Amino acid sequence: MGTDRSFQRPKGTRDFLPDAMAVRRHIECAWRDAAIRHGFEEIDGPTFEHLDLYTVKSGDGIVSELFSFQRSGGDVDYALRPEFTPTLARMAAAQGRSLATPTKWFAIPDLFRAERPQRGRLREHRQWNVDCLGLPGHDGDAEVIAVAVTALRQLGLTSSDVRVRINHRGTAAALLSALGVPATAMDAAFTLVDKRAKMPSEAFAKEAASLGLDAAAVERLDAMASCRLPGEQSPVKLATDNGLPEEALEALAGLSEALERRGLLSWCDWDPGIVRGLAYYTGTVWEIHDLAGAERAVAGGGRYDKLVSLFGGPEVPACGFGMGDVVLGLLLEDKGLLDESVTGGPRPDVFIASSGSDEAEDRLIPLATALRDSGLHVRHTHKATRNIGKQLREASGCRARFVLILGDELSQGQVVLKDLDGGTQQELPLADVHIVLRRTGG
RNA sequence: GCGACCGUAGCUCAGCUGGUCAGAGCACCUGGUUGUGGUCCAGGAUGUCGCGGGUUCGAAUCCCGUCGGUCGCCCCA
Repeated sequence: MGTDRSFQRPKGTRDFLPDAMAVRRHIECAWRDAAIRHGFEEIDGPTFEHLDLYTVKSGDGIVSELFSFQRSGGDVDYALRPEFTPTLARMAAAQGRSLATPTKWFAIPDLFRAERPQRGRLREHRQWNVDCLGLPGHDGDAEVIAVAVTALRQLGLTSSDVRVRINHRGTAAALLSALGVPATAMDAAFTLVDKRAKMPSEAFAKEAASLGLDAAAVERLDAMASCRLPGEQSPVKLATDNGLPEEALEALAGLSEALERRGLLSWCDWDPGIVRGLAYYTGTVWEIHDLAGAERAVAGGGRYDKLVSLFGGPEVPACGFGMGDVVLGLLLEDKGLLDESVTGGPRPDVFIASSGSDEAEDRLIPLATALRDSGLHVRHTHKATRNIGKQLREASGCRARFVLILGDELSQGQVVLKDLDGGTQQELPLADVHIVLRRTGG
């Protein structure tokens, strides 16, 4: 026997048994297809970076949320990547002036964070990152939103399952300023707006007042932070509804046109409550949530024109987003979009059953080999039984499309091909099996 | 870093005012059916009741600790 030790998987990590792995492949295929169809190219970087790469932007406070380490005997600090954006910025900066315009890249990295796991947030997860460098206008923003929506649609979600909630840092600042928020309190105001949904009104009012707003302005801020307009309506309405200057909404009006041309407005809402972390966003900010807002954000993105220069590269306009596999998986599960056709993985084209006669046994493996060489997914039992009923049961259990029975007919060069979905079967010459299976879409 | 709840068969769970308390369903295996599946019938195997300690004549049950899980808070890239 083995040792008496048992091993547990580290906290916040996952094992991917075949069902879970099939779901992961399903999601990643949708991601990759959507990005490639929009002209993005796949990249990746190292799984760990110098710790500095993360602290330079976010400060030392982030260190406690990172998995960091040193090489045994070394003195250089490393960290498992908690996000992909710094790696991307580093890679782009290293290209310097030879960076193509635009540069459209995507990646599907494994990311790590040292926090305690909770619903939708694990210590290790995969996140789809899509970035568009070099396009300053609304078309860049609209295009990356289009990529995200394309993937979600391919996974079976609709515009009544998920919403793209869009805001703009500039217009948000203008609206807050018009309400009387002083420039010095702008960051605090963003944070407050971001937290509005999770706060009781009194607490919100109290904090808003501490930003220097009078009672009337607090009420208008509350109204603004919690109002949301369907994408088909003009975002300018956000200003007129709140008694604020229309010019403040120019940026969103432009984005609205770019989204309209792509047929995306029905997926979107204008939402002044979307702020995102204060990190590096400079313009458009958006998140994708389930309609009820019951789960965490499925995706988050926006424009960050200073990013590449922050990491020592040229000043280049940039926008993009990240979408994690954990919340997305929960959402697909919630919506019943992960049935057996997904979790079961690829269906076998044919299951070969042998009656156990010497001739059938001699034919079995060479036939399986030949069919596999021709590109088919072929299975047969590994059990000792040659009971046809048991083999059919196993074939059905693994969702095979056809069963090929090697039996007494073999002496006349014939085999039986049974369609498991339809229940019909036919006898045909062994030599024709390849042709028939390929014709039926195997 | 803080808080709440939970750990019994492969899975979902019942049992929990301490005393037939080692249980059910599903899944699995065997047979009914030596060449026709997803149904049905009959039978079968399965556990350190998370781990360690304490209280007790006696602990799955009560207490403490610990590990793990879930969900919040903080944070959110």
